[in-house]
Amino acid sequence: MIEQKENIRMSGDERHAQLLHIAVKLFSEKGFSGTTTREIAKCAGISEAMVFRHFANKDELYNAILDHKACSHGLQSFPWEDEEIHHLRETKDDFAFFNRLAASAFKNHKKDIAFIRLLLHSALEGHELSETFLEKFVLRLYDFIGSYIEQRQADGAFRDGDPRIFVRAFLGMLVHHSLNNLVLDPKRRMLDVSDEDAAENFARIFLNGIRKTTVR
Amino acid sequence: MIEQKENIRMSGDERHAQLLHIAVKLFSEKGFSGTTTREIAKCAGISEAMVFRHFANKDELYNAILDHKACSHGLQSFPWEDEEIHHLRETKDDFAFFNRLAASAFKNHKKDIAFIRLLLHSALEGHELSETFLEKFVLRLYDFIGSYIEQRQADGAFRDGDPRIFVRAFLGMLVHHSLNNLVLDPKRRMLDVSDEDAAENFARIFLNGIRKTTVR
DNA sequence: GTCTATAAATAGATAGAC
DNA sequence: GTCTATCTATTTATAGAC
Repeated sequence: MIEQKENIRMSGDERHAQLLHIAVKLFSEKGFSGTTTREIAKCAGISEAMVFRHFANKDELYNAILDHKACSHGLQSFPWEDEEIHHLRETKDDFAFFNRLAASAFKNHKKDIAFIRLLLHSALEGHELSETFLEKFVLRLYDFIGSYIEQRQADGAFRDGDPRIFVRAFLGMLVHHSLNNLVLDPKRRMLDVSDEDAAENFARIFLNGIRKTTVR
Repeated sequence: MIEQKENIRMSGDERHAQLLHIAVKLFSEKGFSGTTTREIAKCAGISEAMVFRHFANKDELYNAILDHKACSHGLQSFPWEDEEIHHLRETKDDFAFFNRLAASAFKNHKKDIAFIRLLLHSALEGHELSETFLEKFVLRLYDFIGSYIEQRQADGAFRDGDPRIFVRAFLGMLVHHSLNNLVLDPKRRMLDVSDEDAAENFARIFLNGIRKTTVR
């Protein structure tokens, strides 16, 4: 449960933000139809009527979340805005580049489990959040990593092949690992390994997998 | 929508099976709480009362699905029961082994999208299906592939490292690819590639990634 | 901004006739 | 095996007082 504050009179904006926050949490945990407005109200420590004062109906509340989430973060930080990653890309330090990509992905995923769950729910329920996310984030990620791979292929460092398939292979390792740890197998029954080890291993496997010269 | 048969009097068993089938479809599309018994009844072309004649309540219907799904298929076919895969494993044909694993995974995933969606819903909603699946299928898969990798490490063919992390890397590529194609990005906006190409590429990347000698 | 009370709609579940 | 009718509980949503 979240806050559950009682008898605290908030300003309209505060209450609005609080409700959004609570709704994100609850929707991400139990999905849209699995969450009741009653619960949201109780969690905020106010009556249901107040919830409907802030949001005309449940759908509007959901849409407010989408706007908020899709714009304000995304998955928080974009790799292409990370200075170190940018630098590693420039200097063509292949291993450090992919290792850092993996490590920062894991860190961000862990920071925003609620968002990841929301995304999954959204994808399953066919809401727009997941599509917006693909467009605003994943598509660019493919470009960002894909163009680096292309570059290194031109350098003669990586072997030939569709860069986007390579990207999918790499992202697959990352996303699947986070999804396992955070959603599917939080008890770590399949595999319990530190994010650092995972990042290092994945970077090495991937790099050896697409590089012309093998490095150990 | 499914069948929507009308005025057809079925035997008890037929009706029972039909309801299960419809419920799987609807639950997998909209989740448990997102599906109403009314809808199920309408879809089957009978009254709600009939649904409750077959299943005491909604939960029981859900459990019946779990039993049915978790036991009778799983994800249908187990790789360790596939003759060809078994043979490739014996003969240590590394590339063919992993390639075939990938290809057969994609084929099975595609055949059972409903089950995959059900699994995701189940994981998000915290039902037991996903846990059962992990135990009955994924855990064994880790063992199956992991032990092969161990073997090949002992042979001196694969480099050192935790076999289970290697497995995660490989399964990551496969699962992520299917999840993208079947659930997250069915329109193939990120990447549109044939399963054959994907399987081949993933097997090659992975194998070069963990092998001592590079092969192209 | 907040409440209580309540309406309206929908969901799950049952009774009893055929 | 099937229906109609109905009941109850829950959920969404509104009214009106403070």
